[in-house]
Amino acid sequence: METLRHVSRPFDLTARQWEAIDHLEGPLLVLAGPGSGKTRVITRRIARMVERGVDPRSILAITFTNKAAGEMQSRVAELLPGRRIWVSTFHKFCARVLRGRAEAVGLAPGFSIYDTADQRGLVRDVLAELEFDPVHYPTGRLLARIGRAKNDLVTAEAFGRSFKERVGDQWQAVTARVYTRYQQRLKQANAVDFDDLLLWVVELLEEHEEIRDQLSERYRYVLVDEYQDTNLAQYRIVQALAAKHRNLCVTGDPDQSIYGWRGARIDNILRFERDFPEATVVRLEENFRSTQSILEVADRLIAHNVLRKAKSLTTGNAAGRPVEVVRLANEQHEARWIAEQIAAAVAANRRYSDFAVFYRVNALTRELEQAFRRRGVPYQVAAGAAFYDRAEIKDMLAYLRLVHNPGDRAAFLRVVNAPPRGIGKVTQQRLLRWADAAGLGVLEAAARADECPELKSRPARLLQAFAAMIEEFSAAARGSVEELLALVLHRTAYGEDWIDSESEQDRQRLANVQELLTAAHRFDEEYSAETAFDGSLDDPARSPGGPLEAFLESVSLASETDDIDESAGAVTLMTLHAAKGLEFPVVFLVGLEEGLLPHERSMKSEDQFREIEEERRLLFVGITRAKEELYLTETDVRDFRGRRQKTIPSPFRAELTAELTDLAREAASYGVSAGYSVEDESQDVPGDEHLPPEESDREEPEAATPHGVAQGPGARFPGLKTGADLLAGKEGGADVPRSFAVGAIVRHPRYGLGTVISLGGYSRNRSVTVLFEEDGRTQTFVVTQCPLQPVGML
DNA sequence: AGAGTGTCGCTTTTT
DNA sequence: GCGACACTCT
Repeated sequence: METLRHVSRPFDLTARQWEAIDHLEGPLLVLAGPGSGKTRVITRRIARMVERGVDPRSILAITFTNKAAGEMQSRVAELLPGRRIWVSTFHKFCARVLRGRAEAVGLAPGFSIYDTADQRGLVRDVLAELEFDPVHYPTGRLLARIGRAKNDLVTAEAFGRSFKERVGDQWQAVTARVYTRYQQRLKQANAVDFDDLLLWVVELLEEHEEIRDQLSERYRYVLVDEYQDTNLAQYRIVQALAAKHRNLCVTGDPDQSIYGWRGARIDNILRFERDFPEATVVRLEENFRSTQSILEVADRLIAHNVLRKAKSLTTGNAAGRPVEVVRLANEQHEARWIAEQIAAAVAANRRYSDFAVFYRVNALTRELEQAFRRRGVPYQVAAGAAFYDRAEIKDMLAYLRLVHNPGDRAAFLRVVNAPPRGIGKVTQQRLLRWADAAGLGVLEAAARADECPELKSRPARLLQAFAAMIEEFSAAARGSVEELLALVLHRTAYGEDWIDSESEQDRQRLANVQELLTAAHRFDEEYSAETAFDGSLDDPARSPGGPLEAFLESVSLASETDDIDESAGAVTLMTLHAAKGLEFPVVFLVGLEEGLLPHERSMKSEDQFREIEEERRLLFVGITRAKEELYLTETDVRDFRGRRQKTIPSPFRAELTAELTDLAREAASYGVSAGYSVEDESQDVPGDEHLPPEESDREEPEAATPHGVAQGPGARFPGLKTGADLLAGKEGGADVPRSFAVGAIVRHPRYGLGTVISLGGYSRNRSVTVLFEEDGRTQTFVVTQCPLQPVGML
């Protein structure tokens, strides 16, 4: 096996890096500080393993995101031309493993992977079935609880049991019942959600010895990146795979664990040496990214965390410019100051793409974007309006899903009447009820709709026609995905109405569908180019289910977040979470304030100690993204959720040992006179005058609240009530208040001022038709149900 | 069948 | 103060 006997350390690697790279057998923990060349170490190590005779097919490298997987794959490919390593995400790996053995857990191989929208729809159905009020028990909340349980490997049965054992609250009781039914429905539809992919594989590995042996034999070398982000299910999968051969290499940095809230267990990496007492531990503490100043700030900050493996960061880089904490009057000034710094630096020597602005919550982008637009600073916001989330794309994919998995209820409901073909809600419900009673899959039920006693002949015929059409698609399902899609588009006449449409939205939709066809085309080409099929069940290159299954899997497990373009020539705006793994020459970190960073939720939490440590790590991640310059900002006052509040400095600020530059009271070009007051706010700042009026945020009089005191909605116009308020005060609702006579001036919170031009109905059903000043539009409201406020008479 | 409205609640996000 | 989501009327 040892083909290259004694290889001395290449000049471009440190001794520590080489130690990790040259390690072959047995458990290895690589604690990699920020900027320590971790990816490089992993890829070089894989290459080195292959050089030393390890069969590439026995190596399994797992990451969290597709982006990371792709990056790693291509970097290994550079080092090993012509060889192929399977780098996969946890979910993709699990999907592949589960495909071949679905029966073992009671699924069929063609199972669908439900996305968030499908999950929501399913929970909504379950709530209706169990007769729980969806307003009281919002789908999102329930799914969050179910998801949390799944992350902790708590099955529906276990959830119900633990609830009975303790004294549970109503919420838990409801969750237990919804969870149980939800799982039954998934199975019935031959579907899994994202979490199930992991859960089922845990079950496969832990309950089926032969499967565990087979897989751990196949994957003799397992590598897991970002190990600090693994949740319990992922941990158990890794343990099971590596239990026998113990060739497990995990890399990560506990100080960059920022996903505790979605089930990640920092403990997994902290206890690695207990799980594998014979482990080799390599600490990569030398940083090649940041200046000394930046690194020192990061190091001091993170030293305040208690639940931590001690690690000290060093760098041979220059000291660089000192890190600054800059205090501004408010968020407008903050944004403007940043925009100006960037504009000035670009005028001198920087490029826009050298800059990034990080924030804790997405809501903080607004002011930044506005300031950048005003200054003419190009920017991109890293937040994906995902391609695959678009309705027309989901519809198309739902057709494909239904073709592949005739039991896929979510897909069926999505497309059975899209485009409209006269199969309404009632028909759908009757069919589903009958299908459930008869134990039929959705599509089969549709095909036999004539047997359903509740359905009249026309709806039954329509359903059968639909089923026949899907059947026809199935015949084309083993070939090219693009052709199948084209057939679906043609036969369903989907999107035909958009072709001659004037509306921009329709054009966009059409373009999206076109884009999907292109994506399918690309996929077909790649799929047929794959030749390395080794015939085994888990061959990463080939899905046993053919091209359609592979295509569906790749789109279900892909998200279009990979759209941060480094070469875009623009400043990048993103959350601190999104910043992990990236680096920029100059970083601005906005809103270093209590409530924002640490976020108020973390301080209010039961587990606040742990959560505040995670917030500190989040700040640590942000700081260590900066290569040359770092500025953190805080403000005197900040508007948030409509409230204007004096801020409290972040407790982290004192831990930073950075210079404080107070610009809050300075009358600089972005600033106004000292001391805060609303009047100052409304004063125009140079550069604002030329702006169109809509750029000014203050079109509504009530938006400018005197003295910054937040007021409740009722107090906005003292003495004024809405029509609904007025009627609510009177038993039985007497008659319409006189203020709603024809000619009355009324205000609507959305449409502004208007005049009542006619009245209709009586008492509770009284309606008014209002002509609005702004756009001249007419609108009819039921007085008792609208927020119209009488303002006066004509 | 689709739009419009009222209600709620409000980190972070991948798969 | 705004947006998402669920219900209800046109």
